[in-house]
This record gives sequence, C-alpha cells and structure tokens, in this order.
Amino acid sequence: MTDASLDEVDRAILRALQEDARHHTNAEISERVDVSASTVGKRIAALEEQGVIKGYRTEIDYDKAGYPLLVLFICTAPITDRERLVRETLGLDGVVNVRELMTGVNNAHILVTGTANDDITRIAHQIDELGFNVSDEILLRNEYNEPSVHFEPDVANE
Amino acid sequence: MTDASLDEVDRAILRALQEDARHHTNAEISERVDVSASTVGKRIAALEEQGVIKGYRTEIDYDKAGYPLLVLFICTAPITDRERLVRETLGLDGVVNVRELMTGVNNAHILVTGTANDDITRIAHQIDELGFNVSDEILLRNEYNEPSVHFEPDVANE
DNA sequence: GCTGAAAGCCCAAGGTT
DNA sequence: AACCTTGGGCTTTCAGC
Repeated sequence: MTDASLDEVDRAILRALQEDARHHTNAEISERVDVSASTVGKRIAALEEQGVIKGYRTEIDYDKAGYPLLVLFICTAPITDRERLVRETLGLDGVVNVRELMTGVNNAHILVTGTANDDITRIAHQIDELGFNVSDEILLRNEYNEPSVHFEPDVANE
Repeated sequence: MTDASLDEVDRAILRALQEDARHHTNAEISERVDVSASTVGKRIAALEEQGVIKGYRTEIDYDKAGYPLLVLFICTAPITDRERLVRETLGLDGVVNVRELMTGVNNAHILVTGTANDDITRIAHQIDELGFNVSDEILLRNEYNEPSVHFEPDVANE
C-alpha cells in the first residue's frame, strides 16, 4: 500500500524471479544476495502484498503448443467504452494480450493466437461485434520478452 | 522435439502454471487433474524439454516498482537486418518487449519502461542509432495478459 | 528487521505394476 | 506410461537478537 521504494535486495530478488520464477528457490536467491533464505521469503511475500509482483506467469510457445498463428489486431474504441471493451475482449477465446494506448485512434492492440485462419476471422468478428473498429490485422513473426529490466545490479559488484 | 500433441492432462497443467507458476505446486495440480504428483512433475519436465514451456516469468507492476512510464515505439527496420536489430534492441536498458511483425513498414513494436521523459528520449535515440526508423511513440495506459488461453477444460466438468 | 533451527511439505529418483 | 515410496532439500514459523 505504501510507496514501494525498492532496495538492492528487493531488486536482486526481482531479477532472479524474472529469470525463472519457478526453479529459482528462496535458498538459491539467498546465496546471490547476502541475506538468509527466510528473509528472501519474507521480502517476496511483501512484494506480492504491495502489488509490485503481480503474478508468476508461464511463458508458452504457442507454435509448439499447436497454435501456430499469432495475429495483432489494431483497433479503435470510443474512449468512454474503452475500459469495458478491453475487459470483455480478454474473455474471448484466443486473446492473449491487450494494450490500451493513450491515443484517440488505434487505441487498442489485441494479440490473438489460433490454429488456422478460421480462428482468426472468428475473433475478428467477435472484436468487431463488441464495438471496436478494427483497422488492421497483422501476422506476428516473433515476440520477445526481456526479463531483467531495471533490476540489474547498480554497479558491477566484482 | 516431436510434435507436441497435448492431451487433457497437459492442458490442465499448463492452465494451472499460467495462473500461478510459483505457488501452484505439483501436489496441488495433481489434485485438480486425476493423476499423481510425480506424474505432474514428469509431464512438466517433458513440456519444458519439448519447449512448449519457454520459461516462468514474474509479472511486475512497473508503476509500483518506480517506473511509471510505459511507451510503445512503432518502428521500421530493413527486413534483412530486422532479426539482428531486434536482438540488439533487447539489450537496451528499459526495453521490456519486442514484437516482429510480418509487414514491410512498421514491422517492429518496441515496449519500453522508464521513470521520466529523459529515459524515453534516451531510448528513442538509441533505437534510432541502431538503425530503426521510429515512426510513432505512444504512451500506454494499461496492459493486460490473459493467462489461461486455449487451455480451459474442454467441457464444464460439473 | 534479520537470523537460525525445527517441523512440515515438496520434489526427484528408482523400482513396480 | 503412471504409480508409490523414500531420501534430500525447501519453505515457513517463531523465538531471540
């Protein structure tokens, strides 16, 4: 609830968790940082409590999982309805990510997976029916996440 | 290595891991599905091996972590250099996500966090220097991920 | 607020059906 | 291919500093 001013320990913990949230144990992390494993556990609990950590997500290769298509819809929603529309969009089968942009036009980017063009056109219709104006539909070649942003050690600690 | 044809058990495991990759233990997952905990562990190891699971990432509230700005750069890269440019972009401090699009123009979406406009203009310059043509720079209002795509139970199991 | 030890829980490995 | 058991490791809690 308070303004979370992160110290060096918190940032090292976040970095480790971003690299691998499931296999990096508190004990392992406590070796990198110079605190005990129980402290690591309490810090993580506090970060979750404060909302700095929103969750632990599994990154899936949708291609290998049988969903080879990844399509980005560029859409426009009336500002007054945008929030509701975005919420409803997240419930559609195949939608994996939605970005709300601070722009009058093209203010929503909707990312969708599917097995075939049928899926994509179906979702295009659903998005349209919700009230979006779909202005573009682009096939994704690849997407990359950078795990350790802003949480690198301040200075090389030799 | 083989084409991963996921069965009901795999999909239930993926769904659980997408919801919470750190706190959902094998034992817990084994209760949802009707298999033993050791089987869950082996299935997960296999999914990691096949590459269906690419990793376990921590979702961070960059605002609460002290990085209130989230900006999307719409860029164009020459197709021949695109792959290299994207790779180099991921190394820039503040870049959290990059999407490669199947389009001649505006074929790269680069998402960046920062504490102030200084950060953003700095990164804009860096992106430009790498060789991208930056055509737009949009402030993000919000971003949402949908954790349980395509892995819902086939039928409502009462 | 951090540490350290103890209790309980979890995971990985091997052997069995 | 899935299960069960077991040994080792991890997390959590709480007294103490």
